[in-house]
Amino acid sequence: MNIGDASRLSGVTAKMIRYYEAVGLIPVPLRGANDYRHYRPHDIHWLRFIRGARDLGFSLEQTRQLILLWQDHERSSAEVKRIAMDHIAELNDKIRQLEAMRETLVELAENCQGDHRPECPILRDLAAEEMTATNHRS
Amino acid sequence: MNIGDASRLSGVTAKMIRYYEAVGLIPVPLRGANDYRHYRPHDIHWLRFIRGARDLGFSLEQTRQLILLWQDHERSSAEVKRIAMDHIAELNDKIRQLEAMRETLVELAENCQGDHRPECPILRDLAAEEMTATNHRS
DNA sequence: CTTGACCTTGCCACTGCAGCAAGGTCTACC
DNA sequence: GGTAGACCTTGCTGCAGTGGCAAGGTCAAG
Repeated sequence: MNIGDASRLSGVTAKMIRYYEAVGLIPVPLRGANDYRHYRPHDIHWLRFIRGARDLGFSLEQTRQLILLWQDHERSSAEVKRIAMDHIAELNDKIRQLEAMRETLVELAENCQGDHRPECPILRDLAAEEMTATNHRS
Repeated sequence: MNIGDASRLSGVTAKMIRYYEAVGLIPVPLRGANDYRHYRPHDIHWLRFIRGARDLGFSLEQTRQLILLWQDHERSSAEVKRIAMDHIAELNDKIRQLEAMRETLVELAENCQGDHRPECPILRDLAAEEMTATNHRS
């Protein structure tokens, strides 16, 4: 199985497969006489695992930890859960930030006529001295 | 007023002020004999506007558009509102994606004992053949 | 023998910054 | 006059996670 087949079967682009290899997220694959990377079903499984973790929004670093635990049959589920709970907290933070932005923006947009005239509370608010409540820089 | 003062007054780091200048988001400031950038109250206003837009999650490109409209006294509020509505839609998309991840993850975590034993539905799910429902790659 | 579909490596671009280096300058104090 | 330290200058590197492009090697079919 070459990289193209592995890509199709795993749903990870060839580019990303090479990248994951370069950053040590997947084991270095065997090479054929033509120097092509050679993958086996086991590797597809590995790639799908990564894809699943990425789809859940885990960073590459978190994914790396999850792989280590996945491979370690002596692991404790508590460790896995901790990573997951940390990530849930991150997701909650981000969601709250985005929601705060949305709320502010929706309010401003509701008061904007959206017609041919220049008057607009959105620009007025941005040009105001005080800061907004969002503060996602903190 | 030097860049440090402008930074303190606007809440934008000196680094970022130079960056915004480099990418053409703010006008090139005058320079003193010592080659230091020189800012006036008007520039502080400009920087605060940018900060406000960024705090609401607008991209630099969107911010650039907003600045153009802000400066244009012939603008129509409809144009401003369109940018804002587009951004609200982007925020909603992102929020939905993050929420979907969170829901999946919460479910998995709830079924994980989180003890010393290795059995864990999180890893089991990631290792499963099928894909998750999140699909934030689409 | 050519076409074209695949593979290889490597480097650049993007967003939105942060950090670090190596220098110039200004202010204040001794 | 000298020196300390706070400021300014430019420019380079890095980060995540890709996408894109270039310039080449390879393989199978026609």
